[in-house]
Amino acid sequence: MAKELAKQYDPKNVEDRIYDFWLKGKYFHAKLEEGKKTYTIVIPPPNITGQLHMGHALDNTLQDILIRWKRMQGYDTLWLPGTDHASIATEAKIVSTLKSEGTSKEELGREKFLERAWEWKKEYGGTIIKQLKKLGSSCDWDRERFTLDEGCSKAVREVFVRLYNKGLIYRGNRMVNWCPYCNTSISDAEVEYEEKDSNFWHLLYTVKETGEKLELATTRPETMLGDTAVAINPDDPRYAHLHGCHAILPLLNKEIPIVCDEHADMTKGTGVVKITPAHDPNDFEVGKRHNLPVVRTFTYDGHLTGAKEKQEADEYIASGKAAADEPEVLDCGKYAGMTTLEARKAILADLEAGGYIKYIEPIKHEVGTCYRCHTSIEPMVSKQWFVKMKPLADPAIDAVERKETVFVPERFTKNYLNWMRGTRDWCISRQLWWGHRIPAWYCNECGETTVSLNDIDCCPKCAGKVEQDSDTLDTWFSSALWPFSTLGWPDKTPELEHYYPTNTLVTGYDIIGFWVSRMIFSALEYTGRVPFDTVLIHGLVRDALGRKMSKSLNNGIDPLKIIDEYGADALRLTLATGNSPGNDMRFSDEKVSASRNFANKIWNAARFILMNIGDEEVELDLPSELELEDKWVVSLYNRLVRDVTENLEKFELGMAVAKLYDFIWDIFCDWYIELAKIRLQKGGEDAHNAKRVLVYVMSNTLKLLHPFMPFITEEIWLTLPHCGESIMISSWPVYDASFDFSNEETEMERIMTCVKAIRNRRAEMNVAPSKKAKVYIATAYKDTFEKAVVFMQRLAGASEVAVADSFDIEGAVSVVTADAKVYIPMGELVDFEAERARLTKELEAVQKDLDFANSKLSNDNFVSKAPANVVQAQRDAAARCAEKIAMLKESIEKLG
RNA sequence: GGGAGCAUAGCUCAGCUGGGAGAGCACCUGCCUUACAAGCAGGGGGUCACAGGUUCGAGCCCUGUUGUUCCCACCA
Repeated sequence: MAKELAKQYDPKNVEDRIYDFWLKGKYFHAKLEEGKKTYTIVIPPPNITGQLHMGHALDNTLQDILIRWKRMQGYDTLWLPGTDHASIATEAKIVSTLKSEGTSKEELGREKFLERAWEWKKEYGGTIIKQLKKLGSSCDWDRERFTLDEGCSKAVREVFVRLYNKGLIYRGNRMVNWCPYCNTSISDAEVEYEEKDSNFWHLLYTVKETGEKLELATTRPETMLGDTAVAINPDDPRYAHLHGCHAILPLLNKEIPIVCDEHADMTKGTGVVKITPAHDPNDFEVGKRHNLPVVRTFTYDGHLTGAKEKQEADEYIASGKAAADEPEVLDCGKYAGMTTLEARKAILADLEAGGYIKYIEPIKHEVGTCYRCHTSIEPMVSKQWFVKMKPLADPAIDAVERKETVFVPERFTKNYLNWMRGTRDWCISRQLWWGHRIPAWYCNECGETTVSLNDIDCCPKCAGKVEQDSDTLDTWFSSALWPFSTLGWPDKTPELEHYYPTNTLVTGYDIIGFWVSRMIFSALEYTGRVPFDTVLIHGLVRDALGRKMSKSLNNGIDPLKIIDEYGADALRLTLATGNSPGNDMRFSDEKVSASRNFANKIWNAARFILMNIGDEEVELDLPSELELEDKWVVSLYNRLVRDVTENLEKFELGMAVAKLYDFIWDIFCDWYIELAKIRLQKGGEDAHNAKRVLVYVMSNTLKLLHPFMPFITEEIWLTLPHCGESIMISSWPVYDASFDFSNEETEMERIMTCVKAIRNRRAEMNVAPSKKAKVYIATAYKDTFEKAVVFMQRLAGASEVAVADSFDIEGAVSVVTADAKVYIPMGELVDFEAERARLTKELEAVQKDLDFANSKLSNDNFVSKAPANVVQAQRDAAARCAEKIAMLKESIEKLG
């Protein structure tokens, strides 16, 4: 801070410089200190494709607040940063780049493609890290990790092999969600449902044995070629005569069985359902129960299968290498090669022509879509790798029920438990190249599958040639290991020993299922412990109109732009303020501007103090002689220390910062600095003591504020008299019972009430602030108000002040508080009629208060049942009202 | 279909285990009182969604209703 301070705080002159200063000091670096309590946070790794958005800004602001606070409290803190390789998103980006270059990933080949991907990562993967630094994040950058780096990859392979050997990872033909656009399977968690307009097509299938027409409805007529049965409910009397009969599949003229299955719901539609085991999850289950053939009619990129696909499948099955449940493939003939949408049209046209459509019923339908590209997903039978969930989910449910990990706010526990209880086996293979390749090798000779920690060249069984599975793992498979893989697991590193389990995980409620739950069951399985004790959940940052920020709406607000315009501290304050855990918040420029104004307020308070200090040496502790106002402000500061600390402990960050805001602005600036000016102007010992209190309260309050607004607090703290290198490694203030001055607080409140009442009166009467007047204070608290004479002069426009038990003054304006009656003779300004009206109105108001208090006190139930302190408070209130009424009556009488 | 959140000043939101409602912004009035006009002083503005209930006492607890947002679910 230069000697001559600018009137306005300019973050641009401060933030980058301070951040470099912190980096040089290595203050972010976790030092593995023996015997110290640790506090650890692992960052939710942002995607390397990502740009910092408001969600990141909120998430990381909260983490930085916690980590800075704990660091100041003396914990050995580690905030471990890193990024996620984001398989689908990154691969999509590279693929589209290749496309614009006129080539494709297939043309390039796997190896070259991966080279490109790593190049891309090198060039752009660091962007978001730089942006996090702009925000002030105090991560231990020396320990930055990447989900695809050597250590994380080692952990991934270790886990895969362990689970496989335990029988918890298996490969099989199962119903998966296939995204035809991304060209890969995705997990259940990655499917989002969107309501779309659609139809029920009511079709007629003929029963072979009876010739009757069986009506059934479908939303996906294009799958009918793969029908291998029609189901009816075994208890449905309407169709009892059809048990054991067959239906003729239209267009193909194929005979398929009519099976009895509970899946057919008698209450829905006609109670008849077509069964397409290869392309519908329910039908797949029905098919298994009745041993129905599984006939695939779609290719994996969303077209109908033809002769080529059929031949490939037939050969594969004939080779003997295929599993017993390998699906058949149909040559769809004239429909082959069509997209599913084209096929729908063509098939419907043919059904129509053949008279197979009874009618069409328009409906709204929840359609599964890919969470990345929002293409409608195709349920499809496909050979994939799965994690068996039940054995992993059960301990993860127990641990949370035993509160080994708690969710803040608590209601998200339910969210988690529901997810965990309902989860089905996790499809972990992806038909992508960018990611952890599945460590499974298949023998070309004997068909043996080998899963291995180390790459292998030949089959351990027959020494034949092997080929590695070409698929990669779901991105979330590696992020599930993040809290321990980043600390060195499976090796027993000092970091793992020291910092694991971690403490707080900060994230949005939108990825509890994707990520939080998977970290919990993974950690329990591999480390035997929960990965963190607390999950702090925050909501979404929405735009000013309450809409989700999204690319399609183009309503995203760029945090970097906000930082550029208002400063990182202002952005952080905005995000921390009024943000109660788990609730969404709206973001608007007005809010940031209010935060910026607060930063400026602090800046100017510091400027004022520094201006007064000049070259004077000011001690860092409080003087032994404290004046009334000193004790008052110290007492309030001390309570602030306690409250803010308590709020932080309960993760009530918004409440903590609100209290700091109020104290700094309303108490310290608006009152204490104004009062201190009196002594500062006097000079000498008085002034010096005032400076000591100013410095003490200011620099300690800055410490409390530092986690929220790190840059400006550091800049000012270093400029004020201080001890130590940096505020961020200074010690967090501690509540001190000897700083409780409740008598002085009460005295100051009496004085402040009186000052406010006088100001109010003067404002109502339009008295110019420059016009001073003598003030007579009649009060039972003479000692208090005698101490306040100079305050009245400074703050209440008093020229002289007289204090006595009572005065006999006529023709004056009177101001009545519960503690004092003030006369201000302002002859020509007094309008007696208006004065009487005003006093009468006030009297009525106080009388109403008194009546209210009395009505409570006369209620026996209240007096006997309410707690004593509450009853006493009512008595006190009644007494105050009575005093005030007496004084008001006297004033009115005096007016004549 | 199941579950959850929200409903408080014109706007955005606080309000901890129940003791006569707060902030920021906006609005109105007066001030360049030399730390700050990104400021100071003062002011107006609320049937705490609705209806019941528990209680001496309800914004807060219980039940129901309405509106709204979100999550989960295979509704052919």
